[in-house]
Amino acid sequence: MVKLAGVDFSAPSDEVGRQLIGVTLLVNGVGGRIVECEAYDRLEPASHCYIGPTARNAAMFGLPGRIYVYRSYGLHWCMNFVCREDGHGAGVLIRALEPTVGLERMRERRGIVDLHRLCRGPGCVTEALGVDGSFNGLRLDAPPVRLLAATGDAGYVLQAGPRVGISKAVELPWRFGAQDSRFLSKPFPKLSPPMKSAKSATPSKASSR
DNA sequence: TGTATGATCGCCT
DNA sequence: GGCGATCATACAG
Repeated sequence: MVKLAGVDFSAPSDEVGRQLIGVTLLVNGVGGRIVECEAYDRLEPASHCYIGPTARNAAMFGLPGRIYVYRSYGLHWCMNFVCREDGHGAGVLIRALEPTVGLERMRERRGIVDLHRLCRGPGCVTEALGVDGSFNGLRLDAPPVRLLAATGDAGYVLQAGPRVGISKAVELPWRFGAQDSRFLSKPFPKLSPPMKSAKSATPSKASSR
């Protein structure tokens, strides 16, 4: 059992994802509250782990409570927290923070002043916190990284929905967030309508990309 | 050695 | 809502 800041990182990633909302992440004393994240697991095809261990995803098959960082679209860094025991291959992608500490430092790094856009999106989070490939494999409970437990009266409602930007396993509601937070990378879909698929009604071209 | 493909972002219309 | 930037990774040849 690997428990940090009240989160059990040896649990399955979707469970860890729920627990992470409200937790504060700091890197070199700069960061904020996690308001959005996504779970990934070796057993579902949207995960980097689905293909098995490789040089890139090795950290995800390593110890829980560590960081897995990868380059996305050749441009951005994305940060995951590794979950599960026994090198199962699972993690939680950090998608958005509510900035609380080191605002000016983050504004410098991002080159913008708008608080709501500082850490909105996985690539923005890493840029604002100064996280890059050298953070791959680092512990979450040792400098320069710090995790602070969520406070009891956080005042948010946990919400789940489909993950963003993936083409496989889209049915899994493994995106988690603080409902109606103004710091989300995008709003969660409305619940009630059974998500009509206006696009797929026209099977003209099955796969364009 | 060559090629297809993104767990994205920000600017464009 | 569309699209280009830009490159590590994986895999086929």
